[in-house]
Amino acid sequence: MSARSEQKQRSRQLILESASRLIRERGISGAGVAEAMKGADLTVGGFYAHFGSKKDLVDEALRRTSARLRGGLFDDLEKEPEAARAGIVLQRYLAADHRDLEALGCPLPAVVGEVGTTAPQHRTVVAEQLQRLVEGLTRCLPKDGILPRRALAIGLAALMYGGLSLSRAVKGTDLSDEVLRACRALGNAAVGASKRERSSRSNEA
Amino acid sequence: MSARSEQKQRSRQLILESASRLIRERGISGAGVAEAMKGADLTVGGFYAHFGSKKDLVDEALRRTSARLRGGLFDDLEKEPEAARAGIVLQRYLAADHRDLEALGCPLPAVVGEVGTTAPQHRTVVAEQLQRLVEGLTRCLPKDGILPRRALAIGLAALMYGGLSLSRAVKGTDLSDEVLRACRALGNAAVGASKRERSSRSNEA
DNA sequence: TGTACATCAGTGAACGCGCGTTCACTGATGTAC
DNA sequence: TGTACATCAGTGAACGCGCGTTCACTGATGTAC
Repeated sequence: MSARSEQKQRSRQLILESASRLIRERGISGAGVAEAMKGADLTVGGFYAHFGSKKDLVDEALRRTSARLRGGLFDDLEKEPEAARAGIVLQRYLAADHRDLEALGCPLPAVVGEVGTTAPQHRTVVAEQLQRLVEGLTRCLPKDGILPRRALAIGLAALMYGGLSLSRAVKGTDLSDEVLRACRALGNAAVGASKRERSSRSNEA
Repeated sequence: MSARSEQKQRSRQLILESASRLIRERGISGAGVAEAMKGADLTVGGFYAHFGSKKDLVDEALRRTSARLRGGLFDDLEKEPEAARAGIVLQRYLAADHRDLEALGCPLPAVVGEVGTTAPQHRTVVAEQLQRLVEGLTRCLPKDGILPRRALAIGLAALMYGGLSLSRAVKGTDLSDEVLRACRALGNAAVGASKRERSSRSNEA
């Protein structure tokens, strides 16, 4: 590969990283093409040599940030006892740090509302990435819950996304930390209570 | 009151209703002042005779739509057995109709993401209204859960908001209905399992 | 190795568009006598 | 009751601004001989 095209690839990566940060901090409509280029030390005009449209940039940034989120969320779980895994994931996602470091975390809080209202063109990517998150969660769950593992995984995904989003929306108020705590507790109760329920049933039998 | 000021009040209400629809359909930044006025059969220029700024309009619309949401959500619950109330609320909120009729439902899915990113000026109103929703939910819960009622109520609020938002974001895919079902199931399990848990504990004692 | 030409990543100004807000104006309603 | 004037809800054009996208251009890199 020529030095020129290597340089181009490097620029492309810088644009993607810059856009990934911006999108998570300001949402899709708040992430301007000019500013994304500036974050990569480039000027607006060159953008269309790298991406066909802003939509393409956003889709690719969402795939990338979602993959990295899953990487962090499900990292190092094999060495933990199966019963503790879901709790660790909840702890990692519904954390004050995750709430406060918007630019580094999950892209869902910044984009889901827009995708539901004014940005339906990103529906497919969001559905794909949500599906993958759910699959990852499913693998963290014990097999003996009251709810089927997939249903519980979907519910936990909604609880995690919803809790983090609400916590950010009311950031600075007492409610903000309270939301994180309550969602972790509800998540743990749902995962844990299922097992206890099963054992209490076998006690009854 | 003069006929003129009565007419002005009527216009104000029409603007608020139009804006309330628009905000829920397109979010804060998607709800333009000009279009909100058009929906009330008025023109842009007259707007500032009714509201000090777009912010004031949005805040008042959010208070109004949140109050109406609570009205519908908690209506007619007294005549239901206490143990069934939370389930009914979950059923009402996490419904396909609620997902599909954006203009009539909960304002949170359309605005929470923006408030967390580019519209922090609406944080106070959102915190207030979320607080009231949580209080309403708390009153629907039995007193004997594993989680304190308030924690469970907050978790359920996050689950409801999160589930509805995700369901809308992936609308049209199979996941969309699945999210609603799974979140209802998780909510019911959390409310119900708590009670069973308590009774299984007393069985053990 | 040196020269002439082609390529193309990136620049910077311009485009059309929609936004929130301002403002001079209109004309029906309200008030004073 | 009638007339003259004041008020003010609503109009419609204009403002400055930021957006995504386009385009003529530049100059360093790559290719052909």
